Amino acid sequence: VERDDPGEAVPAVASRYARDVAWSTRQLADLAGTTVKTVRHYHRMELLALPERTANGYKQYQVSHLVRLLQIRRLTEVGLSLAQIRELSGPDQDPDAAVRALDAELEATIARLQRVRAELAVVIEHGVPLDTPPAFGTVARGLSERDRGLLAVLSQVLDAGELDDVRALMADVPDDDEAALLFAALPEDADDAAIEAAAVALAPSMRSSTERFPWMSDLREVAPRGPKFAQDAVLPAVADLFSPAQLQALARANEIVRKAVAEDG
Amino acid sequence: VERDDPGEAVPAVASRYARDVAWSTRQLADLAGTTVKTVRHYHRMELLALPERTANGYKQYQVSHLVRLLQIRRLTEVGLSLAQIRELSGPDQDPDAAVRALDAELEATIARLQRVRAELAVVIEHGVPLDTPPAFGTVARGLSERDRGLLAVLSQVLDAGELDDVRALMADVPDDDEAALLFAALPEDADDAAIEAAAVALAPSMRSSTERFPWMSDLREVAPRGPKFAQDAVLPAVADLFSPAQLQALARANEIVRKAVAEDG
DNA sequence: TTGCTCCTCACGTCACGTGAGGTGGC
DNA sequence: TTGCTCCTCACGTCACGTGAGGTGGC
Repeated sequence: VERDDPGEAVPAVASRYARDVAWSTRQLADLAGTTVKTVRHYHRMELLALPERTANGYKQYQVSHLVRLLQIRRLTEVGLSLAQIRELSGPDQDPDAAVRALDAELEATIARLQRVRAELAVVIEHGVPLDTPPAFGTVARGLSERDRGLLAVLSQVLDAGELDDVRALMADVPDDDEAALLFAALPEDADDAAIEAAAVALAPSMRSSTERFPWMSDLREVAPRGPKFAQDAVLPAVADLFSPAQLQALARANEIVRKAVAEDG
Repeated sequence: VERDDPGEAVPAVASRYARDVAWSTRQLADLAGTTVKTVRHYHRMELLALPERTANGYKQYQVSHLVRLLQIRRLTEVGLSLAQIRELSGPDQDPDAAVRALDAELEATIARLQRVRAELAVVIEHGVPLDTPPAFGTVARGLSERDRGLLAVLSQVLDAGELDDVRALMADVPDDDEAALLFAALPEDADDAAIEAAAVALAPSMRSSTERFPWMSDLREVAPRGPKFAQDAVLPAVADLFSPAQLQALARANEIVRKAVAEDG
């Protein structure tokens, strides 16, 4: 196509323009802002009619193909699948309902992505690992992989409200909490005296915790997916993530608390 | 696993709990809130280590598998691909940079989806077809498929600013505009007199349009993808979407406008 | 002749899902 | 015995992309 007299407006030129343009696949793809692979894909999917061919087999696209291709591109951009686009040409369903369904889908997707972004912001702000369970993003700094593993399991078992109680407790424990340090440092082969010392140290905060959040005395009762599910998940996780000495210390501290509560009550 | 004394807290139970639980694939999947197919997929992708087996070949998962599975799930939920998750275990790159890249991606995706939602809102409000080019959603009501095809091609060729000029012109044309109706009704075999009549009727608004938006006298000059691209796309589209009689009327109206402008100037 | 374009066909990608065909446990 | 679960393997899905292998046009 030669450039015409620049003083001449488009309609004047168009009236003399060859009616049957013949675009190649590449030209068609360029005009529509897409790729030749995409054009061929739409042929295979029978979304786009095959054009005439030249003697050597080259495809010759017309304006109708460009318009259809642009239509398909537009519909995929708003979120329709190719199958849905094919159906649109068929028995005409309520187009308004289709649009509303699309919109609702987009709304849900956006909400989900925004939640993820909020979680990423917490991850950045508090410098915690990316795989930190979202409920503990603000308090997980400095936790070991094992601790985070336990929190991940807990996150599967408890509701948001209970998870927030756990988070609140964790936020109240200072980094240099003596009982926590003693517990964490308990060696695998700790003797009974060491275990007892850790338990005694742990007991007071354990007592105040269960007084503040009574559900913590048996989390099976508040597990939304059922007590069996909670027990099957949390017991092994706790048993696996703490050493036997630590588990003994926990059990012993628990005993101390129960005795103390019974005496005070 | 039997339900233990309900008065006993979790740590106490855990200390007596068998250290090596053995979950089946289904149990593991349930605990992680996913499917057995997903678990097996992660094995094939070598993201999740294969557990021990029983004599009959059944897999026996441990807590470590659950924790790893939860980690993978968490990372896919924030948008990492499985390949990226595998890389995370490898040479540790800057994790903060990875998070920021993820966040930027999410931000762009959300922005795109919100643009689409805004376009859908226009589609619903103005009752136009879903494939209407977004720039013309507010004025495309009642347009023929051919007209919308032309607008789709134009949308590929012009910038947002020029498209908005076109939209503004269309908004100003009342539904019962005489010249427009005359032009639209021009029969295929219209005689010269009918064509001339349509041209004369069109001329005034055509003149005021080019005076208001001078670029319209030759849109090749403002086409962001170049004059050749604009001409190759728009000329055939115009030539194809209007009848020869209509094209003649457009060309003639253009001539009238040019003559009038020359006389007045 | 050279480089560029066009064509078809088969297979790859991504994160799984589906289904076949067979075995083990209660 | 019946129904339920487990296993592997191969192929399907979605919207294309990649690459091979070959031909045509300037």
